[in-house]
Formats: sequence, C-alpha cells, structure tokens
Amino acid sequence: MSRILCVAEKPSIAKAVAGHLSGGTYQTHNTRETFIKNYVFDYDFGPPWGACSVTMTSVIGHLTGLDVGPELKNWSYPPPERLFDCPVMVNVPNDKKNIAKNIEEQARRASALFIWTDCDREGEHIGGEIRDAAKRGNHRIEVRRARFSNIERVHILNAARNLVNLDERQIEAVNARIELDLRIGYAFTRFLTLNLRNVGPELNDLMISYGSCQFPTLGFVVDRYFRVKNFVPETFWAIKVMYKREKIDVNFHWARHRLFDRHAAVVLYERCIASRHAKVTKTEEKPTKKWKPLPLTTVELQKMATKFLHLTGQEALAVAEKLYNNGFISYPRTETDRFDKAINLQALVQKQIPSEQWGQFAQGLVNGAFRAPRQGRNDDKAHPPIHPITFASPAVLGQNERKVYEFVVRRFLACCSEDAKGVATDVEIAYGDEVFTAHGVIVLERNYLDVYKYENWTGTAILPKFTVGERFEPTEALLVDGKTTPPGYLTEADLIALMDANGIGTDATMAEHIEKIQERQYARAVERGNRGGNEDAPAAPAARGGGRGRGGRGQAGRGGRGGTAGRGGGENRGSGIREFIPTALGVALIQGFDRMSFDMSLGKPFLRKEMELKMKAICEGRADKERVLRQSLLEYRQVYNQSSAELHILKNACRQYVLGHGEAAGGAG
DNA sequence: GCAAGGTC
Repeated sequence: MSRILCVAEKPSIAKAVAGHLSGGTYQTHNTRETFIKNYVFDYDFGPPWGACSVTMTSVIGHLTGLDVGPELKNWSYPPPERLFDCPVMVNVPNDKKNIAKNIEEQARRASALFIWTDCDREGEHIGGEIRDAAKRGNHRIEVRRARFSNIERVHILNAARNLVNLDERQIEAVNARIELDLRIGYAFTRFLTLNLRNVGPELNDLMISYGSCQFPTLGFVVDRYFRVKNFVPETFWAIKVMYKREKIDVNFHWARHRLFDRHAAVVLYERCIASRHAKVTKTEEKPTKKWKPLPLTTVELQKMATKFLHLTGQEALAVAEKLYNNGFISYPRTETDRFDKAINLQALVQKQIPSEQWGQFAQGLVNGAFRAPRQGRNDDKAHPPIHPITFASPAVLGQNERKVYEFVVRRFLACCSEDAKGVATDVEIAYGDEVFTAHGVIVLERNYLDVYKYENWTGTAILPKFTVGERFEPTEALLVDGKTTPPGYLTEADLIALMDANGIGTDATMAEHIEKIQERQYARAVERGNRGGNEDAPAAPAARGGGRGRGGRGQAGRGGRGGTAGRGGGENRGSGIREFIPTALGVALIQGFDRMSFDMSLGKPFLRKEMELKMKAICEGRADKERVLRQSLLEYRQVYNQSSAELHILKNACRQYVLGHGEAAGGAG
C-alpha cells in the first residue's frame, strides 16, 4: 500500500479532512509542535493511487519568510537604496522549523504529497512552501493539490478524487508581492526614519515606517481630516410644506431639495403662497420590502462590530477567532457572501433552538419560515460565510464573545428568514410652480427584523388617503434656511469600507494596518463627540492643502451627511463610536509626499491597486514575474530618487505640522 | 529596528 502525505494550511482543516476521509477513525500522533497533529488512516483515492496509507498534517499559515542578508542589517551602511537590488533569501523562521521538519520526515516515507491549502493565491503559495519542504526530505515525491471551497463531507471526498497540480503562476504572483513589499517597505522605512530624525527633537526616537498598506490607510484618514477642516458651510433655503389630515401631520418634501440662492428660493416660495392651493397630481400605493442582510463576511463583521458592539475591528476578529477555535462558529476570515448549495442550513438553524433569546425565532424558521439566504457576488473559493456551528450557551462565553456570537447567530438567522414586508405610499402635489412629495410606509411583516436587532424600519409614517385631482390648502408653508455641515471624521467602519473598496490589505489584515498607523503615531482614535476643542487636531496653522474647499453643493444629497444644520457631531455624543484623526506627523507625511511632483503619491491607494493588477496578470499568464519585479523596482527606485531630491519638501512639511513653524515654503496644495 | 501575508 503506498503512503500518501497530506498537508493542510491550518490544523483545523487537517482534522476536518482527516475525519471525512477516514470516516472518523484515525490515529492521532503528536508532533514537536503543540498545535500540530499527524492523523494516520487508510483511504482509497481511486486510480491511479488506489488504497493508501495516509498521514494528514498541516502547517500554520506561511512556512517561510523572505529577508535580506546580515550585511544589510545595519541601517547606517549601505544606504537604503541598496535594498532595491540586494540579494534576498527565503528562510524558514525558527518558530516554523519543527513544522518544516515534520513535513520533511513524513515526506521521506511517502510516495506522494497531496496539498490541502486554501483555494486562494496565498494558499497556493503556502502549497509551494509545503512542496519545497517535502522535496527536501524526498526529492522524488509526487505532488498534487486538492481543490475544495468548504469542508462539507461530499465536497471533500470529491476533492480527494479530483486532484490537480499546483498553479505555479499564482505562486509566482505571490512571490512578486512578497519581494516588492519587503524591498520597498524596508527601503522607505529606513529612508524616512533616518532622514527625518534630525528635523526636530519630536522625531528623534520615532520609527517612521512606510508600507504599501499602512500608508494608503493613513492617506484615507488624512484625506477626510482635510475635508472636515476645509469645509466651508453654505447657507441654503428650502420650502417646507405640511398638511394636517386625519390628525396626521403630512410633511411634503420639496423636489428641488434645497437652493443655495436665496433670491431664487424666495421667488419660488412666493409663487407657492400666491397660488394658495396645492393639487394632488399622483398617488401610488405599492408593496415594498426591506431586504434581509447578505451572508456575513469578515469585513462586514468588523464594520458591524465597530458600529454596534463597541469593539475595534481587531478585537472583533480576535474574539471571532476564539469562537472559531472553540468550534462555535465557522472560519472567521472569509470574503464569501453566498452559501454553497451543499451546506445544510436548516440543520444549523435547528441547533439554535435551545437559546432563550432567539430559540423561538429559530423554531419558527424550522417550522416553515425558513427561506434560502440571498446570494452575494463574492466567493473566495476557500471559506463559506461566517455562521454558527453549534449552540453556545451564554454561560460558557465571556462578555465580548457573547456579543460577537450573538451577532453572528442573529445575522445568520436573519439570512435564513424572509425579507420584511410593507406597503409604501407616495403622494405628489403641485403647489405654485413647484413639486412636493410625501412618502409613507406601513410595515406589515417584520420577519427577519424580529431577530436582527441591529436594523429597524421606522422613521416613516402612515399617510392618510389622498385622491388625484383633489385640492387642499396646506396647513403650513414655510421658507426655511439652514447651513450645510461638514462630514464627520472617518469611523473605523468607514475606514474598513475604504480599504476594502481600494484593495488595501485583506480581510485578515485590515485591522492590523489600522492598528499599525496608531502604533506609529500617525493617527489616533477618538470617541465621537469627545473631541475637545483643538487639542486632538494636528498643529496645523495653515491646513489649506488637502481636500476640497467647499463641501456644500457638491456633496448635497449624497450619503447621510453634509445635510441640514444641527445634525453635527452632537447627536452621537457618547455613542462609543470611534473616529480617526491624523496626528501632525501623519498629516506631514501624507502632505509631504503629496507636494512632491509625483504622478502618484505614496499616500494614495493606486500603487497597491497596480500591484494587485500585476499579480492578476501573472496569474493569467499575461505577465512574467521577473519582468514585473524588474519594472516595479525600477519605478519605485525612481520614486525613491525623487523623494531624495525633494527631501526638503518632506522636511518642510514636518517643520510646518509637527514643529508648528508656520507655513512652509513650497506651499500647500 | 523595517513590509504584508498566512495562522495560534
């Protein structure tokens, strides 16, 4: 019987796959690494392998690291630009030696290696690392890969019978990313730290790092800071019409929303008053619904946790990992927002019936209210959406675990419910030369809203009956004025959404980058509403540089902000929602690079997006790794040279913001 | 001393 070595990306997958392939009977052997077990069993992989003796084990993420040699460990010599062309080498870090050794030893006794890493680019690369380790033990070992996107039994058995080859292109694409991130990160970090050190005592002992993810993350924070800072309130005028019928105040909204020209508004208003009567031109009553949420991804979990659970993204992820390790929820790092058909959702719903809080709701779903979840557009082909696995009694969970578990379960049950249903009424009237509308909703069935307490469907009222053609005299018609208000600083949910949209970091690392820019003292998190005076703002005597000067007209009507006067930060006082404000250093770095004559500033997200496109090109065979590397390093070296040549601009920005030495030469913007 | 990406 031939021996087969199987290696997964993490211990939990090794155990799950071993369970499925062996039918639940395997021997467990400890290794030198506490978390890693070798599972031994027999399995028939079908032709050409036939019945085999299998050892299933795992790594714990990446097995190797890339680093520069000892001759480049000294920061003072050679200069940082050597990092663009010095040798780099792959090594197995000390904490991974035992894992690699286990694979080497097992490979010696095996004729084939089957790789069971996640079905994504990084997983393919980890597969390559596993292969290299196995080949060190047995250079003739045959290497195949299993492709699976969930750990349902049938799916795993199917993967075991349909092995493929490792995709070298994906491995090369990741190799390119690793090498670029290392060289560029090291080079610019040393450049910044060494060159800004002598600008002022404040910067003497700081580590000023650059990274392809941390800098764009900071860039978002700084960009919003300037939008708030440079916001110029504008006065607007609006016509408000109210009509009382059947004891209901019906508020009609002006179709023009608001005007920034007082004279024009007054003229239009006077025509309304002069006409005295309004005429109903359209009424419409139609069924409407509020959609249930999509299946839960990591990014969404973090956004919701920062909004509703009073946790940071990183805390939420750490708690979710603990819940996962205890078997309560599925793998928490996923981009997938659609459930695979193979997964038995009703059985998972059933497991929640014992809950005192949502058990009844789960019972209702089991009794017939169950509906298939919506299908999102994202599938990482590696993990299902986050969902509960077993019921966890609140007694066995800590406080934060309880909150996150509750959210995961409620979200899941909401996904398996019916949309909320209601009737929407719209009434349109003509008054003077103007058009006004009223909108009302009656909620008929709350459905998922009964379990998903993080959402509601209110703020809309029941409208009395109106008939087309009828005329009435409004109870109230006023010309009101107001001022546009600035947007708020970035919340963590905003920041995560921006990173997600711009491809900065991955679901697993976004929270780390947010943490990093605070650790580096580039930005600070402050509870919304607790921003006292100017003490949190950077020392920025002349912050004219960054965003757009006027927010009023251009932003009108978009999003929930920049709206009517009086809706500023006050409403959220003590909300527990944290927002990010750059420090003087953070502003200086982004502004400094922005003021240099680059086509693309290091603080903008485009460079990372470009890297992403290049990786894709390598994966699809349209580009070659070596050429991509050569080309990218050439570009970054030019950015580096230019940064050296224009270093005074960066230094001036630091003097301006950090030391408060007035507006620097070179100007703002 | 420095990056970003896996995972515990």
